[in-house]
This record gives sequence, C-alpha cells and structure tokens, in this order.
Amino acid sequence: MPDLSEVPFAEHVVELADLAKALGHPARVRILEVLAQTPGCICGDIVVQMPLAQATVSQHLKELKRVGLIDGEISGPRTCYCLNLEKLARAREMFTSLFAGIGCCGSEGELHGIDPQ
Amino acid sequence: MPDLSEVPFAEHVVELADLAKALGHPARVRILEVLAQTPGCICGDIVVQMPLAQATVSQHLKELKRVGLIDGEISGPRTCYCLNLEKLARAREMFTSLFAGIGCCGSEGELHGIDPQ
DNA sequence: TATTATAATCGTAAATTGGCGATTAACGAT
DNA sequence: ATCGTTAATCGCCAATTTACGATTATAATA
Repeated sequence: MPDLSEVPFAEHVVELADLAKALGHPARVRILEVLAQTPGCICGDIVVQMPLAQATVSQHLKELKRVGLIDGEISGPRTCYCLNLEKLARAREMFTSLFAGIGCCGSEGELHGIDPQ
Repeated sequence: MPDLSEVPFAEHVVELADLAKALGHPARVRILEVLAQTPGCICGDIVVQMPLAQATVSQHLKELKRVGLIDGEISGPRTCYCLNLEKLARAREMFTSLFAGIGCCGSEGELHGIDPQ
C-alpha cells in the first residue's frame, strides 16, 4: 500500500489498483465467494473450504480487510467475517467505470472519475 | 502466473484473480487509460506520460500483454500498443459477474460462472 | 554502411508476497 | 483456575515484484 499522498498517479487510479491487487489472488476471490455463500461467516468455516493453512487464510483475510472489502467482528474466541457490501458496490462501480471509460464508445474526457467516498 | 492445471481453485477464480493482479498496479491502470486516450499508441508516448523509466514501463506493458488486455504490434523500430477490446470486454464481464454473484440480490447457484473463451 | 531512434531484454537490488509451523491471546466451558 | 478452542501474530524462507541503468536488437535514415 503505497503512500497515497506521495505517489504520482491519480487517486482513483491508485484506489482501483489497490482494490485490484486485493482481488489478485485466487484465495481471496474464493474467500469472497465463500462469504457470499455461507450464512455463518466464521473464519474456521472458510479455512476448511480452502487448500491453505489457517495462518495463510488469516493473512488473506487481513488483506481483504485492509482494503475494506470484508469486515471481521470478534465474537468470543472466534471471528465472524462478512462482506462489506458498500465497499463492494464502490469497487464494482470503479471497475465498471474503468471499463466504460476504456473499452467503450469514445466518451472521452473524464475516465472513470468517480467522486471520492 | 500459477500453473492453471495444478492449482486447487476453480478456473474462473484463477482467471479473474490473474486479471485482477494485472490491474493491481497504478502504472498498469494508467497505461490502459493512456492507450484509450492516445490514438497513436507508440510505446514512447506512454513512457513520457509516466513517472517511470522506459525499462519499467516496458515491464508493465509486458504484464498487460501477458494477460491479453493489450496487444503490441512491432512496426519498424517502434511498437504500437493498443487495447484488446475483446479481452477487456471479457474482463469486464468477469468482474461484473463476480460482484453480481457476491454483492447482490441472492441469485444463488453458479457464482460468476462465465463460459470459458 | 554508419548513424540514430526505439523498445525489449539483461542484470541487479530492494521490497513485497505467499506459504507454513509455532506461538500467543482471548474467551467459553468445565 | 484449568482446559480446550479459535484465530491472530511471529518468525522464517522462497519466490515474485518493482524499479532502474546498461545493453542489445531492430530498422529507418543519412
């Protein structure tokens, strides 16, 4: 996670790249799927559905939490994870906006400029 | 790029993660923007719009080419890069499908299962 | 043919990532 | 108070990523 105030790229570019990076590993995409499918979002339930050690899954969860795509709520000895739908919606908008500004009928000018927050 | 035939994740998960990884750096997102804006898609034109050395930009171009989001056509001493709109469309579909399967009104069952190729 | 311009590649260094076992912390339940 | 369960963190290592200068290859052009 580069220092946003220092990098010479536009903020929306950095934000999108950071989200993409978080999605840039099969385990993390899979975790999102599992969380979407599993009502009880206990960490252990995720681990058993994954071909990775508990420590590794925990790392991936941490990364997803870092960008805000999931939330983790400590509940006794266990942690309940769930999708952050607001953040997911924003991520979807940013990707949609990127592809719209890039791939489609030349609406030049502002490319995927989404108003922050 | 993990060996697709060996990894214990579903193919669409691996494919999406790989695309996301390619988008997971500000320079590469920026390159896509530049290519969308610039009619003449010469490599040098990209380099001058980027706060990175030529060698570094070339590496990022290579990564984007690896996943097929851009094409590079050698033309004399220079290389003309352009967006691969088909691949971009597929990428857009995969991301859309991911978010639809995850973030939205419970259409359970197949999550972002896009028929390959 | 020699020169120039362009861009890919090489070599390298620093930082980050991904993986795991082991440990720790936090809590519920004996 | 002790035990067992859960999950975060630590420590470590290998592999990858990112960045750059230098070099090389290619092909126009003088």
